[in-house]
Amino acid sequence: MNAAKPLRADARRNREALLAAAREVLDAGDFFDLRFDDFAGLAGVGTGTLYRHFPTREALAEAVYHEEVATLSDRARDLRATLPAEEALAAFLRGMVDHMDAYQGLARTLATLMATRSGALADGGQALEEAVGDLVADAVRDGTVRADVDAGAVMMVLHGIGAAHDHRPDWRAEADGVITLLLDGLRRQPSPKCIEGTA
Amino acid sequence: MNAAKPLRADARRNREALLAAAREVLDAGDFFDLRFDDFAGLAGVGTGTLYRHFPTREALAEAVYHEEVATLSDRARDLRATLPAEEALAAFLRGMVDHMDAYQGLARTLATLMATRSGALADGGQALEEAVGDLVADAVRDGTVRADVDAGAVMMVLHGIGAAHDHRPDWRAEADGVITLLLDGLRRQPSPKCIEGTA
DNA sequence: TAAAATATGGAGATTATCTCCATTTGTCAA
DNA sequence: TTGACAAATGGAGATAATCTCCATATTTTA
Repeated sequence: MNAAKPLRADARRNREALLAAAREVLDAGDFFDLRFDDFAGLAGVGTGTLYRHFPTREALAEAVYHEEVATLSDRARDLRATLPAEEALAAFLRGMVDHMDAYQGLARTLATLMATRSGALADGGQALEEAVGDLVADAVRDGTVRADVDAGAVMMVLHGIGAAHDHRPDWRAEADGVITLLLDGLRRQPSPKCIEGTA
Repeated sequence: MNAAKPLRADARRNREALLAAAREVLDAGDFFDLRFDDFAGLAGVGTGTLYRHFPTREALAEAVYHEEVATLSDRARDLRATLPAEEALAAFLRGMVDHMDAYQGLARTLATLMATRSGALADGGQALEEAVGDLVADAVRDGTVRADVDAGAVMMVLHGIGAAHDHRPDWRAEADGVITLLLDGLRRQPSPKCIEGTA
């Protein structure tokens, strides 16, 4: 991914410091209350260094988000390996909501990245989307989930949940409701009628 | 709603000019490429006037969005009056996607307002939510839609679709997919089993 | 260990946002 | 009408955020 240039020792150190500071601020929910330059001070580096490593606020958020997404992608892989496809998908989606609820950082970041024009969500978003795509594909393959809807739709819903985080007082309940709707909507074929309920 | 003070003639004129300019820019998709002060120039008023009428960029977007939402709410009312509840809901949601596709202004604005922290979506959002709430309530009442999921969930999904507008190359197809999923998820009761399908 | 390559900090340039008030415009009562 | 009062205006400049630049410092390499 970033094997371009090996990055000098002090550079890596500073980058880490910046990321650590940003993560803290992000978790505290103050990400937008700070001047961008302040992240430099917080990390004990100069503003030049800040800008060299992360040209924009969004880039910084993206970088923090990256690790978080890696964790979630791993989780998706685990679930895929240990549960029936449909349950894995359900568990993953519910887990996303839990995660956003617990550390609002991710939710907020999703919102930020989405709000930013520019094709953000670059890396992290793609990794997440891939993970979701795999989960859905599994479930389609074993016939528990309809085949006529793209995983992209699921991503869009996830984005919506994240973006709404700070704006809806009853977020948690609504988010759970959305996942329920989504899972029920995904189940079985698009055709109406009725087949013996499996569960 | 805003019967507080009658607003002087020139004030109303300037406000309209500002709104007109903003609408144009919004429709062209340049809303974020402009300095906020530039809206004043575009409307032929001073910056002071701009700030007096719309203290922030978001307030301006909200005001433009307001009329658009009024139109949509009217549409919801019409549909409610002329179609069976479930069809009305479906038609409305599909119509929202059409609308966002045709004039990206609404989609973009939804995204903006959502991105803004502060309890934005103040008026317009509430009106829209009410319209959706009524549509859902009707459908619940006549038994075609499950009763265990709040209309807020539908709003969240709508927000997600709007927010994703600029970020997903295949937006239209995914948005349609989301609506399909949503409608199927909403149909009938949460409990499994099976009741004679009405349609 | 010295030269080359890389990275640093932070002072200021640049750009965007917002405030203030002397002046203009509109309203209303007489 | 008109005069007096209130409401609104515009835009110069204060304030604040973002970003650039480069003389200096650190790391790597040979």
